Amino acid sequence: MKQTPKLQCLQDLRRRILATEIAPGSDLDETVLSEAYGVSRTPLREVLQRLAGEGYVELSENRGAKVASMDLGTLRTFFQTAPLVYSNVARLAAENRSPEQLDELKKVQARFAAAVSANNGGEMALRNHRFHELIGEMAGNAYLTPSLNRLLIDHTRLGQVFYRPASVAETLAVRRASEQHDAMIAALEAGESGLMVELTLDHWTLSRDRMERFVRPDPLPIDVIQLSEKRNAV
Amino acid sequence: MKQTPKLQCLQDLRRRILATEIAPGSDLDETVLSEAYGVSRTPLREVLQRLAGEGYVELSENRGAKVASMDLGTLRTFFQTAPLVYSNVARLAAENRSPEQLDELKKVQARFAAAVSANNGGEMALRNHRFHELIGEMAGNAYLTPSLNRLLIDHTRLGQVFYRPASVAETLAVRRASEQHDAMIAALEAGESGLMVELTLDHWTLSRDRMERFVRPDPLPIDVIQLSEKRNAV
DNA sequence: TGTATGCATCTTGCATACAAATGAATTGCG
DNA sequence: CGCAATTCATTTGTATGCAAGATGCATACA
Repeated sequence: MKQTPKLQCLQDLRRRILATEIAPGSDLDETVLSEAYGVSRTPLREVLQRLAGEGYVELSENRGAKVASMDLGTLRTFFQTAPLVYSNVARLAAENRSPEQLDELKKVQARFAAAVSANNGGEMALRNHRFHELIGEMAGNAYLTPSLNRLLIDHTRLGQVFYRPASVAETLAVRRASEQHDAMIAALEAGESGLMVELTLDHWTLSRDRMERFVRPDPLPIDVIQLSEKRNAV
Repeated sequence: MKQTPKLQCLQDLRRRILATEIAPGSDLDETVLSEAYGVSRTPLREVLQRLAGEGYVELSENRGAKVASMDLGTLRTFFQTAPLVYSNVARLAAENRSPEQLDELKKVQARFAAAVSANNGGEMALRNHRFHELIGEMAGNAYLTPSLNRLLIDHTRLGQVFYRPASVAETLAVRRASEQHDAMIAALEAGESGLMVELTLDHWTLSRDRMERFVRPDPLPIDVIQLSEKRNAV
């Protein structure tokens, strides 16, 4: 596998978009990027076209590329669609996975677990992304895969916000997610599609609840003085 | 809407692939195509990249583009996935369609009906394609749309085989399909998502049965002499 | 006769130069 | 002073020429 600068550019842009290192909605300047990656504008444009096809960026005529945005409509659609696609892909993956794919999945999960131990948020998000991308590959369904991958892009980008475990509860949730990954590997290996679907929905619920709690946290105390008096009154 | 040669090239290639005018698996020569459409190779390559993103063609490194193939695995996956995506898109379309979209859908259906009357198979297939593509747009789900459109590409290409009503039964089936379109428009207009899903599944069943009957026709008579004797024995 | 290797040809990939389009600032006019 | 039109700078789109890789054939050898 030779590392042509074009391929590196493609992969690096994907990574940076997933990591929200480049923010959703940002404009991408062809000249700047082509100089940064040491390729001419022609291959760079091809990279952008490809990223557009994968759902990472959006192109508009005569106005260049920008990173796919995540507005409210997108979010609503995301929460509406994810369980449907995830669960169906899960079932197919359990039915069609190859031993080689399972091996790779285990490797990725090991790296994910390592990132969890190291408490490295960005790394966790990217390994998790690859984990679920691989399950998509296992499903071997050329029609569902593009949907899944688009969902995963936004899922990972959303995750960048909360895959930075500040509180103890968050840390526990991440560990739980990692355990679910292990269980999913076992289900895939055994070809138990029903169990795999169940685990996948649990996994989704965990992730969704964390997002929800991030978006809608416990409200701040309304009357600070009263609270402070209460404390002093002990 | 200006008709730049590049856009025309894109649309014409889409049409020709859907019409199986260019067969699945065919190699596409950049030089030949660029000369044919009067554009240089650079924009032509961008067109191919885009078509690859949409699922019309497949690109491979240093070996150019070829029309997306339709092997047995693809077909199996197609029949497995279509009802899931179609029905879910149908539900969303009934919930989200705009009046403008409904107007356009009616126009397309009028043209489809006209093609049915004229017994113009190719035209029927393309109008039908656009009809269902529009329902996808109505759904307004950026995650499911790519799946739907990929399914539709293969559905239309499969249809090219049997959208040429040879027998009376086929002609009736096409009329029936057209009536179902009308019913779907009514359901969409009324926002009756449940009904829309039902109609969509009926529509799918009709189409699937026709494909099945084409692939697995009544077997030829095994013993011709015996049959002929039977007939004479009357 | 079957297989391997080197060469010729053709196709794809990339870079650069140029053309067209967009957006912003400036200038002219009401 | 405000609005509008025009010009200029920046950015995107296209063409062409050249380089690199792949395919097929011919020739030589086992």
